[in-house]
Amino acid sequence: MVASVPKTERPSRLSAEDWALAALDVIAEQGLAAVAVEPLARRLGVTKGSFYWHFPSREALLVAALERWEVMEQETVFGQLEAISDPRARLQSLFQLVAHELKPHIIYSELLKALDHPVVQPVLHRVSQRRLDYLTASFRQAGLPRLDAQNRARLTYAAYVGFLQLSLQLGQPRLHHDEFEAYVGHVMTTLIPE
Amino acid sequence: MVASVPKTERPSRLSAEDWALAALDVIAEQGLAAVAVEPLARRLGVTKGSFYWHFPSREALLVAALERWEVMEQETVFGQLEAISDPRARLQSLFQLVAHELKPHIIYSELLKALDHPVVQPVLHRVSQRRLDYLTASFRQAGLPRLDAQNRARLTYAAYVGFLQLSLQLGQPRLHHDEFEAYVGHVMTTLIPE
DNA sequence: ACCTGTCAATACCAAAGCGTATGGTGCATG
DNA sequence: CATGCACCATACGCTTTGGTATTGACAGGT
Repeated sequence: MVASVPKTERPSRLSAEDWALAALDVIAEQGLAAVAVEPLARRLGVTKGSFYWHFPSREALLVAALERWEVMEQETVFGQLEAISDPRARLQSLFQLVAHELKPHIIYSELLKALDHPVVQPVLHRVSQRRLDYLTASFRQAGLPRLDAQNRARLTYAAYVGFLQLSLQLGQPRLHHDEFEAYVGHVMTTLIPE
Repeated sequence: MVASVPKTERPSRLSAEDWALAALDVIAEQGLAAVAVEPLARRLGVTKGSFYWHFPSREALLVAALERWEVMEQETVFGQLEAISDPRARLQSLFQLVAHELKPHIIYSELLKALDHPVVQPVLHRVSQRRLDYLTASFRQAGLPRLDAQNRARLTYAAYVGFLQLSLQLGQPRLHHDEFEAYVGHVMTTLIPE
């Protein structure tokens, strides 16, 4: 009789990547502060004796997890927009993309809440800066002069971050489908030039 | 030889309000998670024997502190705007107000990061809803139709929240004085109608 | 069959945090 | 001056968490 674990019949051996992915799951579900070694081990059906073979410390796990997330996020968000050449159409697609795929942004929202942590800060700084630069370039291509493009990008990205926090964390807007579509439309006509 | 405490020569006796105010200071400096009983006691030059006389639990302290903050914030933000009757001028004053007095908003920003906590959630829900309603009414008075006013208020408040997180937590814009003024101007001309 | 490297279980320690119990101060009031 | 209350110190128990050390299971190659 094989002793099978209750949950997802683990592959009986774990790798460092399994731990990193599980950490990202926990971050998305309960935030970065909930990434603790022993609860993670229980979640994976092992004990922390396994963890400290793969990682020297909890910090190292966080670094590995955030590293993975950073490359995944870059592919997800930016990969689908290179095909569109018209800047205004690309901005509209970007808005629609982030509006209708909130799930990949949950981790970003959770990491925003954990910016105290020294490991999180540089990662989010890089990611946010890249996105801001992308927005600035797009607004510039859409016809705005340099300073206006910079400020419009700041405003747009702040609106994105704020909407994430308000909707994901606070559950504040709590909009229905039609209301949400109307909001997205309002945002686009207000922020996309011309 | 009198044994004087190192810090601010405490009044030798504390009240519950002293603890609540100290808790708010810690929230502003290090976040809500840093509000722990023993560190707070050390900060005030006493031990936790004092704390558990004034409060039955840490939760009760958080409730009291947030209660105090909620009334203080209401006076600070809304009190100075009742005099202005013209809605567009009032919106401009509101933008200038929150732009140049970031300090009262630090706690709001920190509480946004602690929305997991059940005590924080209802407080921030009330505060955010009040502000959103205020913005909606102002935009409506400024001439926008109802749905546009709602969406514009959502957009404006999301931009406020996002800018708070980006600048206070991430230090991302890191704008100098002139740049910042230009940004505020851009935001006002973009979001205030007409 | 045996050995070695890989992964995991167990036991253990130290620190931090919440909460309790109890005893001890100072200060006003009678 | 004594009494009592408001406030605080001390000591303790409990739990959670990070981290170490030691041992055990199990595979693949020799």
